[in-house]
Amino acid sequence: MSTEHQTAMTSQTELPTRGQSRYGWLAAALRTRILQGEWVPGESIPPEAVLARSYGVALGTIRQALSLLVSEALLERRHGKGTFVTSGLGGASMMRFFRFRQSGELQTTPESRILSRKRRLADLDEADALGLPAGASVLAMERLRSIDRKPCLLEYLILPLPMFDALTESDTADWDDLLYPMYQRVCGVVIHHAEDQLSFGQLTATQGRRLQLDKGHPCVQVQRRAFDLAQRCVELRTTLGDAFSFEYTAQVR
Amino acid sequence: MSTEHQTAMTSQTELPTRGQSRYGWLAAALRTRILQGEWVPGESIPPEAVLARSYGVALGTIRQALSLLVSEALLERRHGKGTFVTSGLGGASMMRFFRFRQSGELQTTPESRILSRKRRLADLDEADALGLPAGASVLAMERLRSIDRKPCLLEYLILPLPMFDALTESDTADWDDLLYPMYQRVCGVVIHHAEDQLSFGQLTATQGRRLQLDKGHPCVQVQRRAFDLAQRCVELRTTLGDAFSFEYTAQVR
DNA sequence: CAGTGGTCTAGACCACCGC
DNA sequence: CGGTGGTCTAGACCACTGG
Repeated sequence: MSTEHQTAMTSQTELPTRGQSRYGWLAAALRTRILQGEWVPGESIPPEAVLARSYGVALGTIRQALSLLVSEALLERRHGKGTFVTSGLGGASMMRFFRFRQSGELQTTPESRILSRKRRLADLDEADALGLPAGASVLAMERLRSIDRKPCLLEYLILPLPMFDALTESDTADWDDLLYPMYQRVCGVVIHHAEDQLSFGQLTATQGRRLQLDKGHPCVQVQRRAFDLAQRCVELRTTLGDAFSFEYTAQVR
Repeated sequence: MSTEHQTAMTSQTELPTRGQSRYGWLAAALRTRILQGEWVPGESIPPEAVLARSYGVALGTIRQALSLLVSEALLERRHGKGTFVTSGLGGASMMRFFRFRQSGELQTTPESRILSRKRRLADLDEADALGLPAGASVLAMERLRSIDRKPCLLEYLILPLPMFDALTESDTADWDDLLYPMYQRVCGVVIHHAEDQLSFGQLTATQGRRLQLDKGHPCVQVQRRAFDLAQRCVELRTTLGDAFSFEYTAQVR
């Protein structure tokens, strides 16, 4: 850990006199330090005044750099407390796409059960999406999510190995209902953002059985690619749910 | 502090010494002037230096106020040219929700045809959504959108009167394929943003006929509420399209 | 070229937080 | 209380746009 007061810029690549703005350069420098793990997710980075002094720039300039990283969701500011490295997505719940009626009132996290888990070779699409070499191994899982004991979502997950090795052996009955916080705790992987692609389809007989619906029942399919802080895709997920429970709101700006 | 010689030249309401920040107050003042039409959408407001002098604040402060309005999409900055009042949404195309195969390659704007148009009283939901008094009049229309002569989207539109009076008489065959720019040109209404609510359903016999699909065919329904610069809801729209053509990408941050 | 927004500085003071 | 980020100032100079 170290608060070595090296005169920061010395070993650095030089401040930019051309091309990029100074705060852009500073943002890049800080981004690198964050991705290299110099500061742990959830912890604070040095105060603005310290950074400004160590880089030899004015306060306003370092603040502009930090603002960039905040808008990238790499940092969060807390007035009076400090500037913190993001701890990533919490639930990123699929529930935002569906409205399942519950006995209770408000949205709760569905219970989660792993139906199957096996190690296998990635197919071409998976390897491509995950940026893996041909013939790489992945962990493939099937997961059922339920509310009040009633199945509502069926998921297929693909995780790259060895990054998620820690999940290949542990008892799935002990797993959390939310995966992303568990990824971080168990594997040190922070999910920073994700991209969901929605489409419409119909359940196969097997899928119908899992969800207690008929074969051919209309369903909404959500194909998610989730990324870590370094923008690497580290999870593929396909989620199926009853189309008649689908309800999603999008803003147009 | 504030040995400051405040006093913005005009009859403004006093600079805030309480509660709000200076730039927040300035943003509100400018927002009001924009909504009152002091500057026309698409035109530029006075330069930052002029605004700063006229309000008796530093450049950085006025810039912070302008940044707020930019983030609200009320203003757009253009380096070297000026700061402009937004001209609102252009297409806001429903095509972002659907993938219809076309003879050509790229996304073009579908041709548009008005199937019916009539003036009637708003029902309770409509009046509520549009902020109209009970018994107010609206313009109700049915609209079919096609690509390469093939119907793909069926829309039901509700517009408040007398705001859209200018659309009650003109020949619908002369209308543009994009409504929002026409709203602005013909009625002076700028569409600033919208909220789309997606759900799943099945076509009625009549809807199926319009879209050349079977009764009961799966469809995606988009219910849109569109707002003007003053955040008033000024259009209700329900769009139906083939569920098998549905494809939408959402970002999770 | 003159006029615009964009970057940067070196300060000052304010508002919030936790001890 | 000391330490943090947030606001604000009054300048200087840079970079882009258009005539």
